[in-house]
Amino acid sequence: MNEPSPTAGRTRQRRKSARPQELLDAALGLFVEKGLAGTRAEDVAARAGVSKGTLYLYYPSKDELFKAVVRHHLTEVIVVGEDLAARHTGSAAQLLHDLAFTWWRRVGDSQAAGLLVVMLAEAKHFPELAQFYVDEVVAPSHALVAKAIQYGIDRGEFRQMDVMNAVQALVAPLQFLIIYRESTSVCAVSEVSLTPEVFIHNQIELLLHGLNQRASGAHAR
Amino acid sequence: MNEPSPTAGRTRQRRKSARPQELLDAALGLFVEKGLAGTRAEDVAARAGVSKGTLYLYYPSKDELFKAVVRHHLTEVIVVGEDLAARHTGSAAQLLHDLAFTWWRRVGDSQAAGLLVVMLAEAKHFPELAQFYVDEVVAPSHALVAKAIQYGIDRGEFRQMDVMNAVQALVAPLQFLIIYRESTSVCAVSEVSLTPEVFIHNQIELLLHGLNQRASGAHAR
Amino acid sequence: MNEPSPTAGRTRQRRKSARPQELLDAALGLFVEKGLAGTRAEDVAARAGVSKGTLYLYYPSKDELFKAVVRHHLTEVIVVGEDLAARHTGSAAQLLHDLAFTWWRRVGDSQAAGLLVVMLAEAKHFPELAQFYVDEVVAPSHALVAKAIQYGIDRGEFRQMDVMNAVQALVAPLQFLIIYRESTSVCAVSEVSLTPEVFIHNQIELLLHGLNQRASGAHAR
Amino acid sequence: MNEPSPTAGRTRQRRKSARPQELLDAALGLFVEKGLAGTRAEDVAARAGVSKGTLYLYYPSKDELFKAVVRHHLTEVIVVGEDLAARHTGSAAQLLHDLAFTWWRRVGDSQAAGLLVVMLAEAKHFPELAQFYVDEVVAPSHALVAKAIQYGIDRGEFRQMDVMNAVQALVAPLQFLIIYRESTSVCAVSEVSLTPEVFIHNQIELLLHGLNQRASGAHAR
DNA sequence: CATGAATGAGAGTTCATTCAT
DNA sequence: AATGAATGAACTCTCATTCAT
Repeated sequence: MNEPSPTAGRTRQRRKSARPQELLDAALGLFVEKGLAGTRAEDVAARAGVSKGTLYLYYPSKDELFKAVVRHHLTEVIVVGEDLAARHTGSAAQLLHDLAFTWWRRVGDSQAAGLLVVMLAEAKHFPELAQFYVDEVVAPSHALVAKAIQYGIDRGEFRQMDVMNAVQALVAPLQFLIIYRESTSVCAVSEVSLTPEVFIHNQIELLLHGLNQRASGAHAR
Repeated sequence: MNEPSPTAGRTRQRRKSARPQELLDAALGLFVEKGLAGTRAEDVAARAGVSKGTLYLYYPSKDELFKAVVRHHLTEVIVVGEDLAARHTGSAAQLLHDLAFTWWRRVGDSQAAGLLVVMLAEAKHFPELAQFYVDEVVAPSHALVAKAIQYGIDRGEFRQMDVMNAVQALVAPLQFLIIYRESTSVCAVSEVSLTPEVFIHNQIELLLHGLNQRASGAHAR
Repeated sequence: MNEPSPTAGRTRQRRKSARPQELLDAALGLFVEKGLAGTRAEDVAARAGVSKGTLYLYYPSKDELFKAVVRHHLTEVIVVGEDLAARHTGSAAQLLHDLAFTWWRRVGDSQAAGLLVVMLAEAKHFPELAQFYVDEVVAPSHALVAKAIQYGIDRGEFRQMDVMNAVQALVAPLQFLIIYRESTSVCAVSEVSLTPEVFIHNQIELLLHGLNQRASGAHAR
Repeated sequence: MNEPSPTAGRTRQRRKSARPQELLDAALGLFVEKGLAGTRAEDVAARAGVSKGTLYLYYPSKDELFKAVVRHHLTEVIVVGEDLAARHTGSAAQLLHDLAFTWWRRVGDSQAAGLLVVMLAEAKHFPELAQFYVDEVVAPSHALVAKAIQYGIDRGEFRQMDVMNAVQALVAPLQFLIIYRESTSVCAVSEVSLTPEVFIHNQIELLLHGLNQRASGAHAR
């Protein structure tokens, strides 16, 4: 009676090895769109094209799913950075540039950037997750940048300075850039479209030239 | 029809006029600590020392309670700023300073600053609230700063510039400062204690002197 | 500073003796409009122009309030009928006519008629009230009509018949008429406006003439 | 995040296909017994032998559940009637008889009859539901009867008459019969057991013969 | 491995009733 | 007598998680 749909079998036995990745992608999208509390397990499963039960086959809870997303999208790029640093020879400035560029391409300029905002948002309500995030992401990435700066100091390229403060100063603008972009709705009125380039340019321009009339060749965009 | 509880009304009090303020205070604390979704109506009531039902006597829903908190803590200070601007005579620089200082004392340096992070966090899940926030807080405060800058331009104190971009550039660091402080846990490893003064100092220092050995007025990054 | 409003004192000390009546009127209106469960104690108080607490000063619960409404509007007219019957001399037909006419003017054609529908609708959910209604209204009124019929039989005016069945047969159409009028919304499509006269006329017409072409005194149903 | 109950899933069953019907049956019973507002979702679930959550798996709200009950028990029989009418050949009188008989067996003489009373009770508090009922039940059923009468007129079997009035006249007694039976408690003292047959007989007998002595072969049972 | 029906604790909201003033 | 602030039980609906198939 029922002819089996020609695509039925095919869909079902998709490579099982792809499942975790598909779930992670679906979860990333939803966590970024709706936040941690706002994402329903069923929606993740649906977006990944599997049933609710299957999700729990791979990740034992929503928390663990979120951790897996963080590991996949934020921790792994740190490992890449550590490799980069380990193999690096040459100027510390170049290393810092490479690290930032790599991070920007893989995280800052991707959907994963939204995870920063999610953590910002929900850290207080899920302290255990916040701790996990600090241990897995914040501490290692800060350590990595610190090492690069220390390397610059050690080789006489950079002046003496408080390393951790320098790390903050380097990292903070990138974070803020992302937060800003992810939350235009509540940070800026809609008419102003903020692109990263314009934003950075404005910040620097203003700090250098100030608002004053006498500012030499100034034009804040 | 509904049997009343036999233990009802033990510690009933009559403080109607104080109630709204008490509830607002309790709500601010909890919203900042636990977010919008994470705050239970009953907890707000309990912290204010009243029962769940009493909360609903004053605010018809959790959303309205939140709006009231925003109005009380964020909108009112804008009105103060508008008064300030209306009465101001003298330099635009002084006006901007006064506005920033007033805001910092009343919002930035108070518990209410946490509301910025809450909005950042939950804007996506409560679009109506996000719109309310933009209408009641973002747009008016930007307009206020814009007016101050325009005043500076008009009186020849400031150079010509795109006003809205300048607003962003002025407001952004304050926002970031707050976000940073409210979320140290997920932005920085705990050993580094970030004070506003140190943070601002570091930012400027680095932008002016850069990381380079020959701090020859260059700007790195 | 505050001049006392000239009407304030007057409003407050309205004759206290009028309170119960005002509450009863307000309650009747709301019970009929919104049903028993659908009427809120506060609304009754508000419509009567007093505070919630005052309502409970006069009636200890919503149930008792409803009972008072029933007593006032349905029981009292029965007492009037009993007086009528006690004083009646003459034909039983005339007595029945007087009873029906009195009832119709005082109940059937007034807002109180809605109470029948309320009882019909909610009797199951408030068994104690149903019992009260039977004891206070149904039984006495049926007894009254029964006595009138029995009187007719006894004096040879009416034929022998089962008295209680006759009571039903007399009472039912009146009830139905009321139900119909009170519930047009769910009994008839709106285009048909049903007036009691038209309704009765139609019923009889149809019963006498039937649907048949040859209206030969046949009685179709 | 939500700790699952440790005792969960003891007696879980898998009967998806049967569930809607079981829930509908349970809901019909409770709605008829306790009314719409008086029926708790949890009780419906319990009577169907499932948990609260399961009910919401099948019906998204109590309102929708009620609508489904109405559709299942009242609308479907109208469809049956429409089929009957479409296929009918022969006298209009026979068609009306068939329609009435079908309806009586499937609705009037079943638990579903109680829904009429429920609608009577709650139409005022749930206007949307009242509209739904009129659209889904009252209007179609009246249209169906109207068509049958018109058919009789067209084929010369019935005399000219106002069709909608005739519909009312036919439908009203059936409605009243049901209301009466469902609410014996508040319509009649309990000793009188009212059967439909007796009720109808009494009505007709009385209308035909009246109460008068001269009525020929009368016997109002 | 995969499914999805089932569970039940928990959250927001309403309202009859109480009682200090 | 009158007020109206306060109470808390009850009710609807959600969703993370389980487990029989």
